Amino acid sequence: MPELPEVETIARGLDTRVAGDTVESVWIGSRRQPLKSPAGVIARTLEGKRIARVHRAGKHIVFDLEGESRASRTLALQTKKSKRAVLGQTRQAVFPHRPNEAAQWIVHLGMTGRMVVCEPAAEIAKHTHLIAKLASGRELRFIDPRMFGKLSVHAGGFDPGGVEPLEVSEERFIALFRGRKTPIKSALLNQKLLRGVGNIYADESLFRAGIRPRRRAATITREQLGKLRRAVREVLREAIALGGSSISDYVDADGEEGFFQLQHRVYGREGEPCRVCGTAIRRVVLAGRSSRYCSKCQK
DNA sequence: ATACCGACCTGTCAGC
DNA sequence: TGCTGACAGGTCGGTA
Repeated sequence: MPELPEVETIARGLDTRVAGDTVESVWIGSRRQPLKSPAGVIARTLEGKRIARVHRAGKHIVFDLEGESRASRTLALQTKKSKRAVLGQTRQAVFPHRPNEAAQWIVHLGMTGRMVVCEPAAEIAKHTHLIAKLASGRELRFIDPRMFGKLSVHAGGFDPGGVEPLEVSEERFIALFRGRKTPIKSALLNQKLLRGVGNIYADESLFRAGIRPRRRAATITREQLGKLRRAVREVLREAIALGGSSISDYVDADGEEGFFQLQHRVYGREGEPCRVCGTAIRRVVLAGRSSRYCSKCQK
């Protein structure tokens, strides 16, 4: 479901609604998949923590947490009790992971993940995998039918790799792609290079830059790469302004749909006429993903 | 290094 | 009405 503009929209909505709130308790379902950190570690890390801020890194939602988690408080109590036994040693030396150290909760929505803030009385949707009860009385819920989403917690700074497409300089952008033999579409989807661009926005950016998805990155001139960078930024900015693209069931944290799908020029339009030249939009499969393009406007 | 492919899952929709 | 297959916003690991 979510690429950079959708995740940005969701993260902003969550920041507005839950920043400053505190996680009181966490329920995690017993289904197998969508965890990268063990369930107990996630629950213990979240419980008792204050959500300082919610933001986005690539396609990840990042919850900045602060304060002592329940697990840390337990450790602190044990520390006091055992102080006499470890005379002369500091608490930090005994427990090197300092209880007050900031933590981050990372949510990747995969294809179908959703994060909703609701009242406890709200019906629990099918495929709800996590419920966090907040001090304000509301609940933060993670729902994901296909279970491609991932939840994890990190003690230090989370680094998803890659560079942010809305921040990358022209020189850096060109350097990322110059000389690669891979098709430019595959390179755009590679999160280790640019982070946040997915299938929709890769196709839309390539259309605006006039480049076919199969073009080898190495055959693209510096000038064309500059144009591609501007196209990527333009597409992402416009999509964020419209709240992302709602294809089937995407909604943001407030349950609102996005409207960028109305601006799509190639994605989901195979067989329909190009909005610029009228040629039928083609569909090819590249690296297992559908790619749409106009054979006249894109070379 | 780089490419393609299937796997991971459930849901929906078109076609028969 | 119900079955089957294709397809879906994403990533990962194996293999040539």
